[in-house]
Amino acid sequence: MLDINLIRETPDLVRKALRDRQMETAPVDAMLQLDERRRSLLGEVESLKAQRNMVSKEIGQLKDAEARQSKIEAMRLVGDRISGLDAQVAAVDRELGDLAATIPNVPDARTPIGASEAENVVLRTVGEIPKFDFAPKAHWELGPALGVIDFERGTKITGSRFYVLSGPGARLQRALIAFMLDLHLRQGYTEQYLPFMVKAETMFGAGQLPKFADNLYKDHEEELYFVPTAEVPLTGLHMNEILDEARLPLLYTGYTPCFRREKMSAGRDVRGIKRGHQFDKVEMYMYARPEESDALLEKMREDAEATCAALGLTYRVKQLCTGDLGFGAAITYDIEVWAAGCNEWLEASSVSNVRDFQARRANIKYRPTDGSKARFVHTLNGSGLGLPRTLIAVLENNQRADGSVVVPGILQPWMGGIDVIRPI
RNA sequence: GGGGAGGUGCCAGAGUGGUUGAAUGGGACGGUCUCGAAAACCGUUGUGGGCUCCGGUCCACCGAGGGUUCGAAUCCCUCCCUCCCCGCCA
Repeated sequence: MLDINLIRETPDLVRKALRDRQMETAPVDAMLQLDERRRSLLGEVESLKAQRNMVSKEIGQLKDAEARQSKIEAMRLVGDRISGLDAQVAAVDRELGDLAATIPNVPDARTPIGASEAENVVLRTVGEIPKFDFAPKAHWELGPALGVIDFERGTKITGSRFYVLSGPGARLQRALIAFMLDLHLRQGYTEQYLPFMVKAETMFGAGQLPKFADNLYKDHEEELYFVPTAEVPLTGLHMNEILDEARLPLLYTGYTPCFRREKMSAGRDVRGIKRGHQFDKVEMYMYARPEESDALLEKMREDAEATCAALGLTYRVKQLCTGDLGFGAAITYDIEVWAAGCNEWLEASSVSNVRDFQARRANIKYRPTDGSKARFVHTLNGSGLGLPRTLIAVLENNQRADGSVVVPGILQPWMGGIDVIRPI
């Protein structure tokens, strides 16, 4: 959600932001018109209300029955006009709100301008692309051969894009989750166990509704949504709160499953576990003072990189261009891990500063230490790596000629002595 | 699931339909007093929005949303949440 003042005072800035994102600028003009209409209606209705308040007080004092009655009649008419105008204001507000909810965040000046993901910029690559003296297998072959990924039974139980992790595969994922959470604790984050279902208001606050309703699973009986990422409940955590500045920044980490209908990606990445309807993720999230959020974005990127590095994964850091930037983000780094079997880079993490965009939608402010007016916080989010893609990279990159996979040493504390997973 | 009680400001807690944006107490902040502190005393202590000659002024907000009324924290309806008792249950 953008500040209406930003649109009112610097509409060209917002128009440019929309153009850079390959979007229409018409909503800006519609909003400017509605905003003007709203203010003129408010002027009218509020002066009527002031009049009614004043006369109503007089009525309370009046002893003379006739004078009293005539004022009551007059105010009844005023009341009717107020109801009519109030309804108009409400209608304009709704339109304005609907439009505002569809306008994405203004990109940071450092976000390169580009039309699509093809114009994202690779900032650097860390590690060597592993060489094999045999043809490395993709995880959709490796997984079933090792008995750790069971595609058929996932589909049997639920449907396409669902799978079962079995035996050491399930344990490996659990080890990765525990490893990531423990690492984030050392990096200064506080662990949260969150609800996996949220109400519509929470989805709206995080920017998922109304725009991405198609991508969400919903329980229609209870009007609850399944979270598509822990970012949603982590944003909701402090919804409608005013935080003490002394508490900032707040650094959180949380593990949740994520549920996505993937309607927009129908037919893409259907092979393997790269893009399922349900996947696990460990998330990092921050509530920050505006002036420190830029620096904290770099910390979060480093923390995500540290996860890749500790697992011995080869990865690269990309800077997203305006055409590929997420709806709420002002600036985003993607971290992609190399998967030797699929022979491609997989997006495992996306680290963004959304500035006050979510804070406005979710109404999250902080009280400056000097006691001055409450200000919106900045929020940042980043995956401490999505589990399926991390799992893919770990399996594919650590495979050996005999079809076995070496488990990274750093995961040993959670693997109970399993250092190699062998074909069944 | 059944029955009962309740949601008011930072907290506690009043509030006959008519200067109640809200008594009182506590906390916090500022000040007086003091060598300093405590105590005492005085003052300040919400959010959003409109207009503004930037001094203000007006509107809205007492869990949320509707309704009744000239006028609603107060009356009515719906929903949400909390607490207590009974039942059921991982």
